[in-house]
Amino acid sequence: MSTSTSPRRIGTEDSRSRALLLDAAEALLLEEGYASVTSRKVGARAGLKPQLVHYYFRTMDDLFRAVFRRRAEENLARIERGVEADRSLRTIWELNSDPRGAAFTSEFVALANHRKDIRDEIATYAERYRTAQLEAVKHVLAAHGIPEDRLPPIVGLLIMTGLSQVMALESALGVTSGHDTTLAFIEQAIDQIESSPLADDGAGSDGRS
Amino acid sequence: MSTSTSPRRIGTEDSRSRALLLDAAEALLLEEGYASVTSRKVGARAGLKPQLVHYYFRTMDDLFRAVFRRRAEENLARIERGVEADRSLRTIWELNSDPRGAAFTSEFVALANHRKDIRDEIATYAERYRTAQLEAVKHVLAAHGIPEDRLPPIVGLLIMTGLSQVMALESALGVTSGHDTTLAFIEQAIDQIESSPLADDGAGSDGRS
DNA sequence: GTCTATACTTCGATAGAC
DNA sequence: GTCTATCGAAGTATAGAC
Repeated sequence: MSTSTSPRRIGTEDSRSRALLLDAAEALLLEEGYASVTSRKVGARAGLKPQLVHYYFRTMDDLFRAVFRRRAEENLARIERGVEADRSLRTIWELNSDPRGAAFTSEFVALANHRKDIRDEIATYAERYRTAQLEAVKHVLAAHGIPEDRLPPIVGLLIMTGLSQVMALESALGVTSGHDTTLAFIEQAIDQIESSPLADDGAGSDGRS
Repeated sequence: MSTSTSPRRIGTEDSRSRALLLDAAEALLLEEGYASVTSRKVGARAGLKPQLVHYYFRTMDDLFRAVFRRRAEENLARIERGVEADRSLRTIWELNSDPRGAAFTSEFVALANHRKDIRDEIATYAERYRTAQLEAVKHVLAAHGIPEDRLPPIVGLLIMTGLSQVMALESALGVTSGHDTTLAFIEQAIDQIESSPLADDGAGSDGRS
């Protein structure tokens, strides 16, 4: 079977060359976009022959998936650890605001547009990512007495995700007007929620809904 | 001398072939991503020779910019018209929620990552887009008596932009859990704001928050 | 003004040498 | 198990024919 679907080929998982190629591919992806991640450029950047890409990763798609998976797995672990250690909206906000993650994401989203295998890979991680964060948001909002119909946890999470994403994206374009105002507003909103009494009425400024 | 900057070429602006190439490029971009927009594929899709791409658009970058500009100009006009005719948050929300626009945007954002000319082009439109919408949001919030420190217009706009973008992006991946809840929430929030008494109306509204 | 013939570069991928 | 020699297809772009 291994010989039927793959007539030749091999490449061990813990090879030094393999790691170099992964690093090179990731760097190229972030710096120049996925269109620049070619076997030749990756090889050159890694100081290796381009053909090695096809030895360690059969196709370029395999390479992309490996690059994505490696970083996604790490990010997911970071989220899960952060959220476990400190269930706060601020932590979630900060984890989502990492600009490096934003560039990474936007490249892969574009890639996912026309490569089904990659789309599936990303979708899987997106779900896991979402689940981990949603759990924490639910916990925080409940603990601070904010009822679901006032602010459904998924809505709060999507607002934070959307805001950090759109600001990261605009920053990359050099468009940043209003970002500081928005940042201040969100942080204040988070403070307000998280400084409210635990498991008590939300109280304060606004009772209507 | 007289033809010093353009040693050869130039195709006219109103050529039929030129329009066919633009259409083909845009379709390819949306369907398969920017990496699939090659002179050969664009030519084939337009039913023309690939070399014509370089006749009507000197480089591939020029082609991308033309594709972007055509659609961006149209979208901008749509926004400005919509916003002029009906200054409401709902209109802005709906204009931003067009899924076609989202796919278009995400491709170009990825492209902008490593092509400066395109980045500049997008940034310019992003600013104009932002300005037009912000004006309307300011107007609506002020009219309904919502003070800046309660919800700064730019924050409201970025929240709407971020939400519609993140949901469009997730939909493309096939991840849609929580979207209906969020959609309902936002629409309800918009209704709530827009059904509040008008500040400039005869009625004595002091714009409570 | 419009399009074709063609150059030359780079691509992904495989077969086979160590 | 690791890497090199090499292929055919596809990429952008130009020079020149109609």
